Amino acid sequence: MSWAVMAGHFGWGLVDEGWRKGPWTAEEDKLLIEYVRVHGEGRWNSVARLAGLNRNGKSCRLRWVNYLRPDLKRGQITPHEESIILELHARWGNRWSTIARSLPGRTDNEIKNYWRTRFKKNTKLSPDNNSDHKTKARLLKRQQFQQQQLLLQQQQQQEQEHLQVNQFDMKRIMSLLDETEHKPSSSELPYVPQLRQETATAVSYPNTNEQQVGLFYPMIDGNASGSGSDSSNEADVLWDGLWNLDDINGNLGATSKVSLHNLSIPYC
DNA sequence: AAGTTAATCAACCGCAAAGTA
DNA sequence: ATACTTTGCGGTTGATTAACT
Repeated sequence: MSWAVMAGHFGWGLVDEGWRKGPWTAEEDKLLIEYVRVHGEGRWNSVARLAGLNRNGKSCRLRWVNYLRPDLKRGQITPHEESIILELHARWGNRWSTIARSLPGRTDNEIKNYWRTRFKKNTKLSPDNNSDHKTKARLLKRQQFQQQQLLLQQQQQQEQEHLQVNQFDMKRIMSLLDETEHKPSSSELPYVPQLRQETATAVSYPNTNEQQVGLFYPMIDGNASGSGSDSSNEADVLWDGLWNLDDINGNLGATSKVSLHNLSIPYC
């Protein structure tokens, strides 16, 4: 049974204001690929007219960007990619497109989905009123306490190094602030490998195998921040960085925001 | 084997920024 | 300068698949 027929059977391919919706058929994909081959990317709203597709521009663009683009990397996120995602998320927050720019062949949607599933997986460890869960929660709490002690120890050992790095970060933050002041638009800063190396070598950047990375998840506040409250602009990110510096030098874990940004401590 | 739950992913929506007439 | 259109982004939803009971 073809996709088109199935779509008919199950009510997919809903038509809203004249546009088709729902899963794409192979035929539609073909038309879109052909359109891009001939006309190039962009002008998505003319796709319907020029390609004979009954899809709106947004839908076409999304399909192309997230699925049909020839340079897309298929398959699982590698551990290396994961470490980059973690590091950049700690640095940028939910700026998926910015993060995606540093991972060739990966889409913002893919990274977002990846993060959210991992994120969710780890926050689900929180206890509820089930007794079995309570036992697990106690165990978890003890483990977390031990981990915290371990982290604290490591932090103390690395405090000197952190201070050096913080000085470096402060300089960088100030220069970025200068930059953003003079050049307000297009301030996206793609991932810069040498920067990571600098910070990594300075603070003995941790191995990013899944277990160790997982250690940090439970500290994250439950909700993925909404568009209104997240660090959605350059200055916010930078000031969050400053929050971090305060936190390292002063009290630990005072607020959820601080807890969240403890995440970035090993990385910057 | 059947039912339930969790994980994953494609696609949609609303909003805001950028571009254009 | 302004209104309108297009594009891009992040959040969310719903369908499908896998794992578990």
